[in-house]
Amino acid sequence: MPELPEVETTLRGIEPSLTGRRIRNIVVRNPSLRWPVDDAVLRAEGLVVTRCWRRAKYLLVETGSSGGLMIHLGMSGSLRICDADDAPRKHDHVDVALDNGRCLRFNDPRRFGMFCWWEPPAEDHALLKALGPEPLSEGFSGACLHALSRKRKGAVKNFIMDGKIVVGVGNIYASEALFMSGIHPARAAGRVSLARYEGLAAAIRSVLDHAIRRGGTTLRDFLNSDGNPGYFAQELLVYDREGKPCFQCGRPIRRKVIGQRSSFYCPGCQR
DNA sequence: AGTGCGGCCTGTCCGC
DNA sequence: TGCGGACAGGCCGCAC
Repeated sequence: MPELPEVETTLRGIEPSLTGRRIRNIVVRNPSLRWPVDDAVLRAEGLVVTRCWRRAKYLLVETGSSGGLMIHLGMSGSLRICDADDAPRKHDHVDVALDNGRCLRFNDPRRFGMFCWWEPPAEDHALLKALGPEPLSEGFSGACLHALSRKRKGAVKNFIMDGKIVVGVGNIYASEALFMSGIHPARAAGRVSLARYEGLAAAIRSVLDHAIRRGGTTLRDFLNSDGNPGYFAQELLVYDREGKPCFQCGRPIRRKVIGQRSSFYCPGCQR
């Protein structure tokens, strides 16, 4: 379940191996991802990678002015750099073989991920067009959360997980940021004050930034690009801690399904 | 327009 | 010990 920090960590891990290299060929072993991997990805063959970047949880491998490859890790996807002739492991669905014998390999047991070709400008791509601001950018603030939430009756947790509002806040960090800012996850988004949204925005930035510095949080499936699990679940304050004492007040952490997803909160500290 | 939910998947874990 | 079923979760796309 890569969250934004895992995607950012993956980006930083693979970027040095890709930029400047020519793509020799693409091998699709299993095209059955969230959307079928189609032949358009073969357009990358023979092109030089000029830049690797990220928008929300989408990784973009850019090949000059022609466009590039777009990869989403979904729930269980991971990328690693290996030798192109290394024997593929289970669930290694796509290879991007490079001109130096190395290879970017996409693995995804649950196949919720995505691998496609994009045409410039990337920001006009259907999947990127409607996205809200990056949480670590200037364009994100408590004021914008407050402004966008007026009259919204849905739970604030669903609101901050909506990619049209702000990208990259997944289920784990949504619970964490709401705990850090003392807001009950089920509270109506429109009934959170500006001051509390300022606190929430700061908490979102803080929790994501911290996780990126730590190299990404993960629970089960994430492997960083070196193939090593990064496992920092012990640092989580509320997520997956049902029944355990709140670090702040000692009351048991509760679990509640909100928007079909498990949410964890402290009934004493969050209102 | 905002909101809720189905569906896509497999590995893991739990209870019998 | 083996087996089946529930569960996990990102996010699109549809229905209301």
